[in-house]
Amino acid sequence: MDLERLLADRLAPAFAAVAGGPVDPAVRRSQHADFQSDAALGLARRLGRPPREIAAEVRERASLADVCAAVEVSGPGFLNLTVAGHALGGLVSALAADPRLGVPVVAEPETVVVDYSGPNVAKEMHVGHLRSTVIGDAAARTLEWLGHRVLRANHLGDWGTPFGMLIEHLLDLGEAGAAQELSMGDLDGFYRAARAKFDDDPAFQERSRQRVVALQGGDPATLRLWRLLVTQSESYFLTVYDLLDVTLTGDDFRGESSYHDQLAPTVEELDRLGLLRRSDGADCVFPPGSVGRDGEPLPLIVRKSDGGYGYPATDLAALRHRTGALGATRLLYVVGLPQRRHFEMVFAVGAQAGWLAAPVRAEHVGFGSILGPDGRMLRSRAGGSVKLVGLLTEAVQRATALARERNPELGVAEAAAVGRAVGIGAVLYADLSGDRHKDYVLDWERMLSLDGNTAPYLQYAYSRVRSIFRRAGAAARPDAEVSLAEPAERALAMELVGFAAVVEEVAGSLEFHRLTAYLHRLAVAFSAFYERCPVLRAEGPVRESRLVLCELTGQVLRQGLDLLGIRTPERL
RNA sequence: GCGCCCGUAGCUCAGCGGAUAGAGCAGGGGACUUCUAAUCCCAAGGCCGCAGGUUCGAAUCCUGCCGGGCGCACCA
Repeated sequence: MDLERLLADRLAPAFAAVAGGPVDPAVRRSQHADFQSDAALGLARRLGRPPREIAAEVRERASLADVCAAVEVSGPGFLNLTVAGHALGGLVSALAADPRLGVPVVAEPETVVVDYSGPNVAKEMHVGHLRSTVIGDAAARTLEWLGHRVLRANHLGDWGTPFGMLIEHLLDLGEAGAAQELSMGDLDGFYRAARAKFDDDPAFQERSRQRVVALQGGDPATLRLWRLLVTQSESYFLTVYDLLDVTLTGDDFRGESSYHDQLAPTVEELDRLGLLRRSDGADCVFPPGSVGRDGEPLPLIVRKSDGGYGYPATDLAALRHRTGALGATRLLYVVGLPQRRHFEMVFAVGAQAGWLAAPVRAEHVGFGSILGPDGRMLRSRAGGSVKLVGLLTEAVQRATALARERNPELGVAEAAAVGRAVGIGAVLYADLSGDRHKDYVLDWERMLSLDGNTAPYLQYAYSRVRSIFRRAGAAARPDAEVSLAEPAERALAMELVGFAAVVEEVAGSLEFHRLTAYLHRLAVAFSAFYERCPVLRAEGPVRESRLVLCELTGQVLRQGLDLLGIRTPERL
């Protein structure tokens, strides 16, 4: 049971009695006590009574004796609540006995499609892909742990006009040579070379155009070459996902091409519903609420004037498929904020068409752009893009060197494993620990930093927990009574019981920086506890109690970091 | 022109209507015969972009400015 809710439940009847109607007790954490209730302040005017008097009466009426050690009226009319040590200890004991650490499986599981990562075939993954991949994976992991049915959708850019030139370039290189280049992960080189030829050589340009026609016409030979490109890229992406500890697998590739045969039926249905309008030769839907530069309604172009389908059609077909055939009730699109308007329009059209009707909802889980040092968007054309594997490799190297330096006892293999967990963790954490809506300037040092509010700090706290148990030679006794005499023990316990509320909040908002902030607070509380409260040198019930606190801290850190896709080595 | 996102310590960022605005980094001062010092403790650091408004109370909600970024019909 969440402490905040427990206190609110106890205060609510007292407030209701005093106010003569239901009142939200407005309980929250406090600097002046464990919790405070602010509701008396707001009631003062309505009741025509001084807020302190209201607070005092609520204090008299509320049954808090078994939960609170002190309830005081403070300041202009706050009710300061100090939780009783035994009550807090009891809650900690209950958590220790719960494999889910107080976080229940949802009563009504949903089918959730998480659309994320979505790199482009035959193009290198750069730091810009990091955000979608990392945030999306955290969302998938978190919702899955809560008991939802999560369908990961890797919406690969595997279709469209660029494939004409890519296939022609592949033919120029020869299949064997091209395959080798692609399998080595030099996708940028491949793409740039094709692009350069396309820009400079009119003959190549013409071949490419014809190749696109052949591809879209389903020419078997062309399709075979196209598939070669796709599978080579896919296997490369999987190596990056593996390095990142991302849970996407080969089964999750749902490229744009996979909706190819649903495009025409989707557009036909829009037509049947009377939503289609011809404009400048293109078939469009004009969803309400979107206006363009000229103040005129903005169309979502579902079929271009040349008869081809663009990505709006693909997104609509995917949406229709996901809510229809897949039966999803929640759709997440983990895509950069610049595409916000596009998704607004797609969702609006989906609603008009009836594919998106309550309780089914779609959310654009947008995130800020990564900017260059000049404060402008990092663009691959400008040569400013940073290859993702380069960043990851650097992170692992740095962390491995640090692991060797800090802990010479580690063998070569373990140092490598630690370096990987710490280095990758640092990169993931750097991306997840800030408000995802904000742009940020690509800061190599920041992403690779192993100091401060970073994953390594949390991993270190975890490794300290494990170290205690290695030396203790025994696990914590789950039935041991938890006593909280020391302030540091109390502070730690207070954080531990807050895990469930944070996870539930994050499952809704998908603001993972709230989870990282929580885990950091927990690790700080544990570090202070570790400094001041000896565990192994304590005896009897104190030792038993502290072992429970350690065990629970370790479990929450591990589970919390796991939801973010970050590893927790046994020792650093 | 319209729309969206963002302006908080020197730097990177928390703070989703409440008391004296909090962390980390950098810089200053302390703590290793100790369960790993990848740690801890102390001090210092602020016209919360600006101006109005709502409210008993605003960094937080509303409006208008200023500054930065992004987007606004057949590329994805």
